[in-house]
Amino acid sequence: MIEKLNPEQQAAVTLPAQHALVLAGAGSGKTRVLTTRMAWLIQTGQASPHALLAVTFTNKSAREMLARLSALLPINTRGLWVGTFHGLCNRLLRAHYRDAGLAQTFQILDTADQLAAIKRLLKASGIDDEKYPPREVQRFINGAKEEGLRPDAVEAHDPYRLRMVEIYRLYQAQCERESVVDFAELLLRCYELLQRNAPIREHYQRRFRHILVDEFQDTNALQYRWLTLLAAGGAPIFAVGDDDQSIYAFRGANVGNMADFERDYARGTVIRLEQNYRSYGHILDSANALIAHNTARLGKNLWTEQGEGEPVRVVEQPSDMLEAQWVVDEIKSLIGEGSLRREIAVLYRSNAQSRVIEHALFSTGIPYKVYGGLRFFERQEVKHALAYLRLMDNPDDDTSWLRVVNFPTRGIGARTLEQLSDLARERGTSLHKAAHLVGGKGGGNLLKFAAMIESMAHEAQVLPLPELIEHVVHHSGLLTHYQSEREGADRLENLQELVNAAAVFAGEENFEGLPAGRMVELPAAGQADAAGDFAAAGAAAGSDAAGAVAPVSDAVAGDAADPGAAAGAASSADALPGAADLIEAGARQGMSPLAAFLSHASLEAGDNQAQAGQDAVQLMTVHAAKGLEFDAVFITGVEEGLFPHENSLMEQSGLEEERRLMYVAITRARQRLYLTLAQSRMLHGQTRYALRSRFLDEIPEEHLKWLSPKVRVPVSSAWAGTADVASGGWNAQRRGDAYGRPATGQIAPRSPRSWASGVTVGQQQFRIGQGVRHPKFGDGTILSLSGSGQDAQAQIQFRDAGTKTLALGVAKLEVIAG
DNA sequence: GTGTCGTCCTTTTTT
DNA sequence: AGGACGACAC
Repeated sequence: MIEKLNPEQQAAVTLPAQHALVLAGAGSGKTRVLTTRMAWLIQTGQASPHALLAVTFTNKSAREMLARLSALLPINTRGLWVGTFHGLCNRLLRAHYRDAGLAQTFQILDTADQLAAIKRLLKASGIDDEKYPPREVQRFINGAKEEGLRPDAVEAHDPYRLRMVEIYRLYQAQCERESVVDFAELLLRCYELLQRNAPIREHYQRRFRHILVDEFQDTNALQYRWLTLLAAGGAPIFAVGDDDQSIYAFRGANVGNMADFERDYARGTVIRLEQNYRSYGHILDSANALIAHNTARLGKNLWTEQGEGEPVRVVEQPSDMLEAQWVVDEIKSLIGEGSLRREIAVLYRSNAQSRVIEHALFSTGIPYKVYGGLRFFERQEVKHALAYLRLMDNPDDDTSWLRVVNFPTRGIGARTLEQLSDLARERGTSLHKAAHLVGGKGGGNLLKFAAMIESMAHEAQVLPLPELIEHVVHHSGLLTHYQSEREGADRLENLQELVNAAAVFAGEENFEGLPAGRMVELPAAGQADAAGDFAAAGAAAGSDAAGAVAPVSDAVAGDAADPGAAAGAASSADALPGAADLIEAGARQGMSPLAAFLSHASLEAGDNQAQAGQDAVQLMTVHAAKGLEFDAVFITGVEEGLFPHENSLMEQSGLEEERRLMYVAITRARQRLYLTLAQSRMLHGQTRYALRSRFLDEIPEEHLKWLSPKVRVPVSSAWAGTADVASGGWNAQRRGDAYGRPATGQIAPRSPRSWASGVTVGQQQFRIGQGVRHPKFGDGTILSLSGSGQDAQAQIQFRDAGTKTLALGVAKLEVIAG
C-alpha cells in the first residue's frame, strides 16, 4: 500500500511517533496520506485500531476516511474513534453524562433550534429583541463558547456586552433546565469534562496513542485546546491541513492554529505535500501565482508532472444573463464533445448567483443539480416529527414542546401558551410539568396533549424505532394534517423517508453518526486479541499498558457507587478486554436507539442536494466545492465587489480569505478552467456595474486566454496595496445610514461599445475606475456603481480610509484624474 | 386558528 | 427581485 506513495507522502505516512504538521496542498493526496498513516500504524503494530483518534470536520470526510481505511485493512471500522469533533464529543459526553453534569437523555440543538430557544428566552425575560437581535445573541454565545468562555469569564465592560453576558447566563440556565446542548456546548462541555476530571482525562490520554486531525486549518480555539489536552498524555498529533485553503474564518476557524502548532508542538516536523495529482500546469500555476499575493503563508508551491494543459479561459460578458448563457452554451458543446455532465461544475461566490445560471440551464434543457439549501433533517415536517420523538425521551424539552404543542392545531392558542409559560416560569419547571396547572378550555386541551405525549412515550418503550415513528406520525395527527394539505404529498414522502432512515439506522446498530463499515467481521472493539494489540502497542511505545490503565478501573469503581453506572460497567465488563474500556462501557449500554437516532439527526442533517442520481451539471458555491474536483470548472462572477465580495473588504484580512477562496475554486479543476464575469448584474433588485476582479490581474497573462476583448480599464484597485486595510467599525453598508437622502442620479445611456458604465448625478459623471476625492475620506477609486434614479450608490475604495459605499447624491465628491 | 399583507434582508456554512 | 417572517384582520 505504501509503494505507490511519493517520497513526501511516504515520509508523512511513516513518521515516527511525534507531533507533526503536514502541509497538504490541494490535490496532493491529503486524505490518502491520513488513512494510509492510520493503516500503517495499525499494520506495524504501533497501535491497535482503537488506540487511534481521527478527527474531521464533516461527517462526509469521516465516512470517507473509514471507507478508505477499510479498503486498506481488513478491519471492522465500527466503533473506531473516527468522527467529527462534535460526533466524538457527543460520544464522550454520552459515556460520561453524569460526570459532565448532563441528563442521560440530553438532546442536541441544531442552529435553528438554538435560535428558537434564544427567541423564546428573550421573550420570556422581556428583553427587547430589537436591541438584542436573536442572531446576534446567538453569535455572541457561540463565539464565547468557541473561545472556551463561560459567562463568568467573558470580558464585558460596556452595558451592551454586560447585558449580552447576562443573556448568555440565562440561556445557559435554560439549556440546563431543559437538558439540551447546542453544538458549541458539545465541545466546551467535553473539554471541561476532560480538564476537570483527572481519571477520565488520563484514561483517554492513555487510550489514544495517536491523534490525527484533518483540515487542521479549520479548527477553532476550543478545538485546538481540546486536541492538545487529549494529547497531553504523550500521544502525538498528526495534523494535516492547508493554510491556503482556510476559508472559514468567518465562522471561527483560526488558521493561526497551524503556525502555533508548528511552533509549540511540531517544531521541525513539517512535511509539505506539493505534488498535485489533479490539475494541469496552467491551472496550477494560476493558483500558485494568485495565492502568492497573500502574506503570512506557511509557504508551499504546487507542481505537477502532467504538463501545462490548456490555458485558463476568460470571458467577459455585458450582463449576468449573457454570462450565464455563454456558460451554458459552452457546457453544451463540452457535453457534445463527450464530457460527462457531472464532471462539469459551475461555481459562484454567493448563492444568489445561481438563479440566472439555473434559468439558462433549464431553458436549454441541460440537467443540473444545485447544492445548498434545506437538508433532510431540517425540513419542517421532519423537524416536527423529530420534536415529537424528542419529547418521548425528554418531555421537558420546551423547544420541542412548543414546536408541536399546537401542530397540528388542537385548540391551544397563544393566550393559553402564555399562561402556561408564565406558570412554568413561576414554578421553575418545564412546560410539560406545568401543563396540568392551566385552567379553562385551553387547559383541557393542554392536558390532552400532555396525555398524548405520555402515552406515546409509553409506546416508545416497546416499539422498535421505525414502528415508533410511524406510530407518532399517525397519532400526533401529522399524517392527517399533511394528507389534507395542498402540497402535503412531498412532506408525507419525507416522513416516510424518515421511517426508512430510522430502519436503516437501527439495522446498522449505528452509533451516533458513526456508520458501521461494511467489513469483514474481525474481532470487535476490545475483544481478547484487541487487548493483545493494545498491550503490544503499549509495549512498543515503551510503557506498560496494563499498569497504565489500572487507575482508571479504580475511578470507575468509585463511580459505580451509582446504581446505573454500576449496572452498565458490570454488564459490559465481561465482553471487554480489561480495565481500559470499563470507563467507556456506559456509552455502549446507556443510549436507547431513539436517543442515538436523535443525536444522529442533529449531528448529521443529511444531504443538501436536490436529487441524487442522474448525470447532471453541478452548481454550487465555492465554499461547497471545497474538497471536490471536476474535469471542467466555471468560476462565474469574477468581479470586484462579488469576488472578492465587497463585505469582505470591511474585515481584517478579509481580502486574503477571499483570495484563498479563489485559490480553492481554481484548484477544483482538472483539465479545463473558465473564469467568467459580467459588466452588469441584477442584485437585490438593482442593476449593478462592476469591474473585473483584481484576482484576474493577479494571474499572469501567459496562463490566460481571453475569449472576449480584454478591457483596458486600469487595474481595478488603484490602491491594491492598501486594499486589505478595512476601516474599523465604519459601516456604510447598513441600509439608510448616514446617506439616507435620496440621490437624483441617473444611469447614463450606454453606448453599445462602452464596456464600463457610468452614472450621472447632477452635473457630475461617475464611472467605474474613476478617481474621486472626498472631503473627509480623501482620494479613492470607484470600484462599483449601483442603483439609479433615487439612490445611485458607489462603492469607493479610498486610499487611506478603506472601502465605503456612498450615496452619490449626498456625498460631496470631486472627480479627479484616474 | 387561519389567511393575507407588509416589512425586512440579502457572503460564505458545518456541526 | 424574491423569500421568510411577523403583525394584523377575519
